[in-house]
Amino acid sequence: MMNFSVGVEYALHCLVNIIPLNRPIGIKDLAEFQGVSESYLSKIFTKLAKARIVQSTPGVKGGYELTKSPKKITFYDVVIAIEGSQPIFQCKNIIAKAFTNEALEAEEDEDEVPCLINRTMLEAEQQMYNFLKEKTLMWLRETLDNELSPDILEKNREWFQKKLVQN
Amino acid sequence: MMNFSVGVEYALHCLVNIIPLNRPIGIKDLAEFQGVSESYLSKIFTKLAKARIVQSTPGVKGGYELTKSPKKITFYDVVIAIEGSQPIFQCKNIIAKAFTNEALEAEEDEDEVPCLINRTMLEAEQQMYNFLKEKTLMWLRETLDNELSPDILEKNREWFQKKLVQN
DNA sequence: ATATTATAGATAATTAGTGTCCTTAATGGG
DNA sequence: CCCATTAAGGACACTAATTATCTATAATAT
Ligand code: SF4
Ligand code: SF4
Repeated sequence: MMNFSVGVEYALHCLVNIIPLNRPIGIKDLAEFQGVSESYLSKIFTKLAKARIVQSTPGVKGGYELTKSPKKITFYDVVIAIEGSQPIFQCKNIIAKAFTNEALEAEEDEDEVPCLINRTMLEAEQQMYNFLKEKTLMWLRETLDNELSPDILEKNREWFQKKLVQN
Repeated sequence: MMNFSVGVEYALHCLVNIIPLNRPIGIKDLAEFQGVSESYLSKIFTKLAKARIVQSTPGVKGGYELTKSPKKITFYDVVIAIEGSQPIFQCKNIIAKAFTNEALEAEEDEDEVPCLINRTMLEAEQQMYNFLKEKTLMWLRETLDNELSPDILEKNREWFQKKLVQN
């Protein structure tokens, strides 16, 4: 059915809320916030850390914080961090049979430029990614700040402040 | 991992080869051509038929043929026919918790415009689809005719002619 | 009538996605 | 130094989606 994994959604939810905080925040709080499981969200954040989107500090008062300005983190970065970078179209290389119905092994060996069908799909994918590369976390944060009701934003802010103070 | 199903690949392989034929061709031949299973390919073609990309005639000398000019069939049409039209990002609606950490049930009821994260993902998806809408089967066929070696093209043509004659 | 071919449904096998649990390692505070 | 806390990683379980097979049925040309 071809869709992004829930991890992408979890990650974006968390990241956009991490922005205003200036201290590390732990998985426990982030999980509680969204009502999802700690253990699973933890896996997600390990991926984000490996992609250097967040930085982790273990131990008391530890947690996660952004490694760089949210202006420099794009939706694309997050998607790739979570989903990996395998292209959405993977040629099963039926071509040897499909377009020659025979050999062509010679050409198969050299891993040359992929066939037209493959290339077209990958280009299409790039269109999507180019768009996602333009959308930064900062943009998301700012646009939400404009779109959401002050009420909700305030409640939200309070919730995180309370959590940070508790630690 | 977010990728197109193999069905899309099977379908494109078949369709681009159906173009030059002016008679119905059966699943058996198309499956043999690609070296994939008849039963599975048959499911794929049922989907293509439902999407009115191909037309089927059962019985002796039956098979599939295009319903319309390959100029009017796009990669997008094929992808949607096979994969269905569910968007690639499906909000799990954690927002009630995520951005309000409370109620907001009122707003949940009205199925209004989706939130910014969701919208952004869907726009990105559209970028990909817009690209695929521009690529027609005819374009694929013609570009392949230019790119592939005359040798391969000829072998290819012969294979299908032989099959058609056998019926 | 018969052989051929598509359609549909049931079901199996395989793989990917989601989620839990437990152990280890790092860290700060007492 | 010891302890509570937190992230990281591995092993595993569960679920859902994908890919594939098989069988029965209906339509069709000869
Ligand atoms: S995608 Fe291209 S190379 Fe790959 S099997 Fe299909 S036609 Fe061949
Ligand atoms: S995608 Fe948007 S509406 Fe859906 S849960 Fe995430 S933030 Fe909420």
